[in-house]
Amino acid sequence: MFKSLSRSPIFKNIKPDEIPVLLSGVNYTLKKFKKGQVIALREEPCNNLMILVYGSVKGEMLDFSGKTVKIEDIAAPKTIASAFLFGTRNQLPVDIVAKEDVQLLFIPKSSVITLLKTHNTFLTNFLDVISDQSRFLSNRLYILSFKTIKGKLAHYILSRAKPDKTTVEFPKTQQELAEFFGITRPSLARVLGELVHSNIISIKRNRVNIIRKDKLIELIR
Amino acid sequence: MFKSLSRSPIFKNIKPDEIPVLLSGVNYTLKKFKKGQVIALREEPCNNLMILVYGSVKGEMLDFSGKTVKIEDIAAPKTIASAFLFGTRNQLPVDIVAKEDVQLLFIPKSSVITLLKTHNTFLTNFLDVISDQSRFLSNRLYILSFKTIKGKLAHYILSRAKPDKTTVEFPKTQQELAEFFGITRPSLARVLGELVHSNIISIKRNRVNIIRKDKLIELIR
DNA sequence: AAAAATCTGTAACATATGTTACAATAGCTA
DNA sequence: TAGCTATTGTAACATATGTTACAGATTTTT
Repeated sequence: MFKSLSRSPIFKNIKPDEIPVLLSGVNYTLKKFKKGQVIALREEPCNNLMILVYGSVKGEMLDFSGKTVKIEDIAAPKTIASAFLFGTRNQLPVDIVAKEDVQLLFIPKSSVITLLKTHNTFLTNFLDVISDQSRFLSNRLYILSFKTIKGKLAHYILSRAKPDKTTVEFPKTQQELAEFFGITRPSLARVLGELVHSNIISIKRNRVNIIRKDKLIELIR
Repeated sequence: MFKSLSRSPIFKNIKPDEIPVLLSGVNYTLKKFKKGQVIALREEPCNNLMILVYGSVKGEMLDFSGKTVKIEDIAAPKTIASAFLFGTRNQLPVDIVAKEDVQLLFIPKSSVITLLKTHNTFLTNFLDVISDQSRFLSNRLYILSFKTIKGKLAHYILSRAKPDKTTVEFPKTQQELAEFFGITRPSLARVLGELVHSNIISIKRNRVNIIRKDKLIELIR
């Protein structure tokens, strides 16, 4: 278990055998949940740092109409809701549901504060984790801020292209990419087709070759 | 100056005369910028916590095509880019430009770490600030995840309505609201008009009255 | 009180995207 | 290799939103 945890960003640069030492000073509990079980509810005050030991969970929002919207998937050994332990309203924005059987390490907020104060590396790791989360959200917002699909795509392709390479690989299927952009799959495929026909890019399966970088740049906004 | 700073979330619960004591142990610099001046550049490593003493700044992204996109406005006495001091790539995602004459307090990252370790209240304040930032971004992302304008609006109105009140006030002009939703102003006005004509809400200037809450709920998604 | 500026409501028209459906292709498994 | 499944390409049609323009309302300034 500690070996798995040591791969977690929150225990970065902390050796597996140091972790029990670190944890010995604080209260913590280990809990298991079966696939499908609700781990925490939206709006519930968030009083524990939750670290996935194994398994994966999803964050869902239940909106006013009772439908669920998937916000994010998180897999071991990452941390859940680290950004919601603190803040003026320390509530979860989502329901947390187990996607498979999971084990979680719960550390109460007060103990987290103790750890932050006593353990240097833990402090910077924790800050790094929340900051990375913020960066992730910023990026997603930026992508969504492009009004047209062409704009989103052009930005996405350009931002993935290494400085002097002209090929880019899509790391996901069109379906997933479309979800990432907040659009439908056929719409994405259509726009890709248009870019190919205008000779701006060429595509082979999930490999994109940039033919007219200048045109791509023009498309943004 | 310390009086102004004490109103900043990052110095919450710290008395104005305690602030100089707190700062005396660390390096810090005060800098002034004229309206329009660039304070920090995107991609630049972010090595200082920046706190606005007076004035306001905007965060802008310069995209590949050279156009700017406004991401956020920040006014004194708030903190700039607190979430980008840390993280695996501690770079600013935006350019920071002065919207008016401003004065900024710069505290280098190493000093911030010292403060976090030595000053309890500062630690929790800092965590609160970055956590609130995350919450703000999550919320914005959630709003944008609704595909239709009706959906965004319905969610927005419902989420602003106090539990047993039926009126909601828009805190911004239609123009600003439209920007917040990532749509155009006339489109927003049209949808508002449609909701009024279907007798779901009534509007007087910036006051919205909810007539059929059930219908509004149906509109989400 | 008049003038100016800003904000809001609305319309006609153009366009991008969603919807649905199906065929072609690639990748996997028996 | 054959057959199955997931992925991709494409089309016709419906619809939501953007664009542009203008007039009426409201607020602010003079």
